[in-house]
Amino acid sequence: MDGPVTLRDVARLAKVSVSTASRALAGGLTSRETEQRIQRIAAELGYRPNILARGLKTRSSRLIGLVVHNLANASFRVLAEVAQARLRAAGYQLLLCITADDPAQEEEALATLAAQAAEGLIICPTGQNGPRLAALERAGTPVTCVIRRDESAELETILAGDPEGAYAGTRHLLALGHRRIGLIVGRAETTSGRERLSGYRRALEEAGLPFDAGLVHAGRYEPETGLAGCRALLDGGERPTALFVANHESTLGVLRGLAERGLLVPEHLSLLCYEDMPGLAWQRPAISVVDNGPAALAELAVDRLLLRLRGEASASPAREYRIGARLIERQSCRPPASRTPSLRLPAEAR
Amino acid sequence: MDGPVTLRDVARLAKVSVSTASRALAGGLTSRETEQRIQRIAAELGYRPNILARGLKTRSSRLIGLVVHNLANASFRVLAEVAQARLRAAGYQLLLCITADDPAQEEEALATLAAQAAEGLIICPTGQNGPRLAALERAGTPVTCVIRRDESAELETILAGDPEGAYAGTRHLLALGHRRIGLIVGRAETTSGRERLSGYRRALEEAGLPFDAGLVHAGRYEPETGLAGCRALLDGGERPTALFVANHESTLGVLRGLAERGLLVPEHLSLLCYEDMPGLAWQRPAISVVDNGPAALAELAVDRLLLRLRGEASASPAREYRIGARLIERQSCRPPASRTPSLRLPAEAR
DNA sequence: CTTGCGGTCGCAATCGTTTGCGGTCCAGCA
DNA sequence: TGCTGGACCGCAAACGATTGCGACCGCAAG
Repeated sequence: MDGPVTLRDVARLAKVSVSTASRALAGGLTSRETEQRIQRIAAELGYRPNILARGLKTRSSRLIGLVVHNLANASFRVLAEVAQARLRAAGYQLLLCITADDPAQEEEALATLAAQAAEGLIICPTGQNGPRLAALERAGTPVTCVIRRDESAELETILAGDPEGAYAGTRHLLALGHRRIGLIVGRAETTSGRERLSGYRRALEEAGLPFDAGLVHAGRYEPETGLAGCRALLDGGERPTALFVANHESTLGVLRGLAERGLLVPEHLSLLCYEDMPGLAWQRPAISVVDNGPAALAELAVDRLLLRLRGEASASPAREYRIGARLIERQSCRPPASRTPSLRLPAEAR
Repeated sequence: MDGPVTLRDVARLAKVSVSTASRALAGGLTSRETEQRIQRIAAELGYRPNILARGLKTRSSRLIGLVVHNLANASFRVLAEVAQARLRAAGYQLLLCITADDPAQEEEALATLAAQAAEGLIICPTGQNGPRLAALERAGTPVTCVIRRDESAELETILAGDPEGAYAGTRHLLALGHRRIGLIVGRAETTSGRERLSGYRRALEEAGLPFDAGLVHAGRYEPETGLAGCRALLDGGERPTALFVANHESTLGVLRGLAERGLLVPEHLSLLCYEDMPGLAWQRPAISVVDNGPAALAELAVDRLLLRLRGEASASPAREYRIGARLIERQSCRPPASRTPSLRLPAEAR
């Protein structure tokens, strides 16, 4: 009983060679009876193959890297939870790397993941290490990007349905009669920031409303942005009747900003947020959101990765997928209090 | 340029044997000049040692398992983030396992971690797999438990300062003049649930106040518990003047419960929570909390684990550590509105 | 000149597993 | 009985690194 039991031990006890034992455990390569006998013995001994030795030989580590910016963001958190569960069920383990959206940290993470012989990668890229990711992909390590696109490389990518989501959200507010809709959004460097802004603009255009840059406040994904956005958007001249907050980090700041100004939701101002998280449903009033579906996104990312790991994916490279967003109406939006007549919207376009 | 560059490639280019190359890279085992020359060549080639091969020989995988119940809880989330950063800096990678507080999933996670030859473990145990953890420890894999104690095994454990934290929190409310303090707390099966309750009781006893079981509502770590707690504690006869909510999941439910009843914090009711999280500071009013210091807890867990991995830890087995909790006063607590005179508290005891 | 010694380096074994290749054995058929 | 073929199984070589041991070299001391 010294250390873990190896294949040699199993073979010795079964009075066969190591290779036979190996084949018996693999299955189908020996006679029925020896196969069953050896499997029984292995089970009795509690044999567990040494993954390092196997990996050395077969160049497989059963390790998948997950590279995200943080775990505070609900989308990343859900991604990690779902990916972990699904991959474990498929016999893989998850190596967690956190980059803080910093290209240098991302590069280091990629290097160590390569050294660890990770077999696949799910990553929300910073956008600065595209070549490196492409190299991994060429070297046979499937890489699936999520949430953000890396413009500098052609990689399979799974994005949220941000243009449609922001469009649907804006449209919802328009349909309620709002005409001045403030937007607090992520910066244009990010895929989501750009796309959510574009969805907002498209909905406005369709409704025949002019785009007013003074109604848009862009900033980082943090509560302070929401607070600053409140100041910029609410303390000016003509105040918007609705606020569309396009990420949940900023939402916290907005809630405080509104409270500080004594503004009630939805009586004085309608509030719609992007990205659902537990806190929002529990607010009073419960905040309506555009749910970007992080769980579905994670599921698809894992599905695609597993398919490619098994070599079953179609040869078509670098497809891009979208996860549909959907509006969850709760209690934070209602028609504006003012005399503005309800807007007649044109039929939905695509 | 086929596949990754191995030690052989380096050695060949440097015109030395593989063993010399290995020693040169390890450092201090060859002459100064060859050492530098080979290290230069290795760098130029972009050599990265194959961790699997190294691990096979040295029985080290540079992998640390992190086993937690989920990532939604702020303490677990911070634990994961901090552990990831610290361990990566120390040359380790983090294998993430999520158990949902389910002993069966925990057991499976432990089995796969053992197979992956994880070198160490940071785990928040369910309490049902103590023997297995002890076996790992005996087999030379250091195990550090966090947040919860596993009663069925003697393991190094790092706990939050829950008895003191709950004591300090309750005392704070008492000092403000509250006498009827409602407590919403985790169930007694959990270390933290038990200990926070005990801290609360001790503070009450010291103040000479009777313990009233009708003021305590215990439940799972989820928002619904807070909502139910509101119903149980606020809709009864004599209403408490302060609420101490001993976990942040329940806090969400409490906030809604208070809003539904039209109760203002802190005007009608003081509110104190346990475990800080971003949302609480951004509430209006900002919620006072007892911060259980998850970052410090994670730091210590990593420190202890690294020490033991390097074999530098003292031989004394199964020490238990506590992370001091501290009160963060924000704006959700004030003296009760009623005529209750301020309470003269006895000097703080331990 | 020989011997001893410290400093370098190469040989080869080793970690545990997989796998190509060849050998053995037996059944079946002529 | 002899031959063929297929089913099983064992030998040994990998995978890429680490490491004990011994060979070799040069230099100083005897």
